[in-house]
Amino acid sequence: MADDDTRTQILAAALAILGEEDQHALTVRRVAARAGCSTIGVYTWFGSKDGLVDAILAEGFASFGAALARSRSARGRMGRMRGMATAYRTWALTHPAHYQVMFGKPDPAHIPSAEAASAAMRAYEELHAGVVEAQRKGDLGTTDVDAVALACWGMVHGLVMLQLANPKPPSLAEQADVDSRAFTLAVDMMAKGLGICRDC
Amino acid sequence: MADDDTRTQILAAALAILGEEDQHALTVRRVAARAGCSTIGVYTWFGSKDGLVDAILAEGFASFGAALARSRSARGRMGRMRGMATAYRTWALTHPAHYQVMFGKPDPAHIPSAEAASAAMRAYEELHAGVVEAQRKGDLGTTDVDAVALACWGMVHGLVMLQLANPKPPSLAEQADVDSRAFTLAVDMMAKGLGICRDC
DNA sequence: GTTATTGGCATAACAGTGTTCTATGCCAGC
DNA sequence: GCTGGCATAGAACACTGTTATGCCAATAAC
Repeated sequence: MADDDTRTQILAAALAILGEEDQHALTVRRVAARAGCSTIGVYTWFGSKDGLVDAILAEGFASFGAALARSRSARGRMGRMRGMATAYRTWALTHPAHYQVMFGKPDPAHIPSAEAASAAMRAYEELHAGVVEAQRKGDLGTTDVDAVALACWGMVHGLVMLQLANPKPPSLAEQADVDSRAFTLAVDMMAKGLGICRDC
Repeated sequence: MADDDTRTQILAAALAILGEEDQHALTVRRVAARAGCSTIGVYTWFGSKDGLVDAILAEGFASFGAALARSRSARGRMGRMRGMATAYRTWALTHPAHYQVMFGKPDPAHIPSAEAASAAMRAYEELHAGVVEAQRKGDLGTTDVDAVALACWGMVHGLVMLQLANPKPPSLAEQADVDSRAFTLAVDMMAKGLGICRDC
């Protein structure tokens, strides 16, 4: 329907702003101006700014989850671990503002919509399935699959967030590739510790 | 001097708000009201809200760095690694809003003051020194000390941020201790991967 | 064909934010 | 008592998310 036209344009404008600027640039007035309507359009079609953010979350988690899913086809346990970790990091670094909206600290008053939550759930399932698969095919050294999944998630998330927020001291910040080196090292060390790879 | 009284009270009010509430509650008007002065007090003594944030950063990194320094006295390489990781996490979980201000994504327009930057530097030096010490006393499996330090930092930071922002799916969120389990596991796996501990 | 209703939208306004202008009050030095 | 300088309060600025009001076009009802 052409009726959804305004809605589509508003969401596209919001994603475009996140693609080009910081998440702080995501204001109702700027989104509306870019979509070619007044601020009221956001409230007509999304209810509130939080409603618009929910749509952004759903869109982001769908794209993010798909990227993780593609990476699971890599060969070998180590290949899959490296593949998923790299896919996670690549998506985050390619969509920095979008990633911040998805995983940064939200306003405590904002309760995500069911749609956004289930999209996030599906993305997490990709990560979880990767860990379950690793455990089934080999020995993880532990049966606490939830903790392993969260540990891997946290490790990659932390390195990504440090790179995006960049609070590093000058001695580190001036090394252009220190983030990549730390990431490769962390994934390898974690794989070694988990028994996925004994001598990588 | 009693002249610094207002400044002290404003900073104390800001820290009190961060101790009790979310970082979003840190507004100039609320800080001023709690300090018993008008908003202009913040501008007289700190120049801007960013100036106040700089003072908060300096205070936070000093306390945070001291906590890390204390943890380095633990015995054994593994004890020190566990000790520092736990001290890091404990400080963050004890000062959640303060930690978010220190390590969350800042407004890109805000350039930290020299004082805040050097306080952050000193805190990072504690982490860095711990890694250098581990390398000197044993074999880390790599000579890239910067990457190891960043990898360890990222791992702990990521798990802390996930716990603070709590974007976890219900299946994880309802396990009260999954964050602790993942943290312990991650530190042990990392230590194993780094060759600090071969069978922990 | 005329009228009523609905729905999408713009304008303008609200309270809140960081910030600043103007004016006041206070105190030290004369 | 006066003067000068400085910390301060009150009001206002531009910005934020949000909403009450009213307009207008399309549709429904008679």
